[in-house]
Amino acid sequence: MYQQLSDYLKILADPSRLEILDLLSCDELCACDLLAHFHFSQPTLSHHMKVLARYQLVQSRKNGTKTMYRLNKERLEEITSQLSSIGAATSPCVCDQLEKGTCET
Amino acid sequence: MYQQLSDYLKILADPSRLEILDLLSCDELCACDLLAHFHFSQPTLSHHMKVLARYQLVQSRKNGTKTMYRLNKERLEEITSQLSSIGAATSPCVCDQLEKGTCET
DNA sequence: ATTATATATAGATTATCATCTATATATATA
DNA sequence: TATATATATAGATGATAATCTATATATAAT
Repeated sequence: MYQQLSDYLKILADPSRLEILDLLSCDELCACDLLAHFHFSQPTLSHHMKVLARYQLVQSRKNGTKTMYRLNKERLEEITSQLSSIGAATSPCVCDQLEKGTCET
Repeated sequence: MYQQLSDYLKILADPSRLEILDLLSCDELCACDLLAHFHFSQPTLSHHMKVLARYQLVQSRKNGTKTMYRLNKERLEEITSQLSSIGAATSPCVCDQLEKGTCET
């Protein structure tokens, strides 16, 4: 569970990928439009999009030679919601399983 | 801006650190109580706590030989809030700066 | 059919980081 | 003061990942 959330956060923990998602928050865009916005190479963008798609943060469709990408807002919300719950004292807290004072309080 | 959020997410993108924060969401705990819950070494915990403290995700105070840690919920909420805004079509979206159709639509 | 455009894949490189062992420091107790 | 407990630091190592160049693939247009 922590592993899974951590995996998602790893995907998001890259400034370029965050910016890609932000760009897609307005509109569906093709890879070439995204590429024009950045300074890295085309294979690098392709790699980022593959990673984002594998974790379903974006969805893609083919349109001629172009690949159109759109943000999967639900998935992003899912992640932020899980992250919020980490800080909440309720539910997924494992404090009860924790034996406090083992090192003497 | 994306760089800064990405830095925070990098800190959170570790299952052990997520679990540490979750443990601290209930209560203030000392390092030794936390350590008892994990399988990694004491220096590894010390390293994690240092990282979390550097980014102000936890706050620490000395109590005798012990170091007590507590979760900084405000900081965590700040991060989740920033992450949410990535998916929002409004405000910090850079779509306007993006010249669409440079690769011909 | 050939050429141009858009994207994907392969393989290499460099940097970062989670973890370890060994050791140091600091406090409390006997 | 000597010893035990709690934590921190130093340095090394192995794994992961962001990026690159070179190349392949697939579609559109001439």
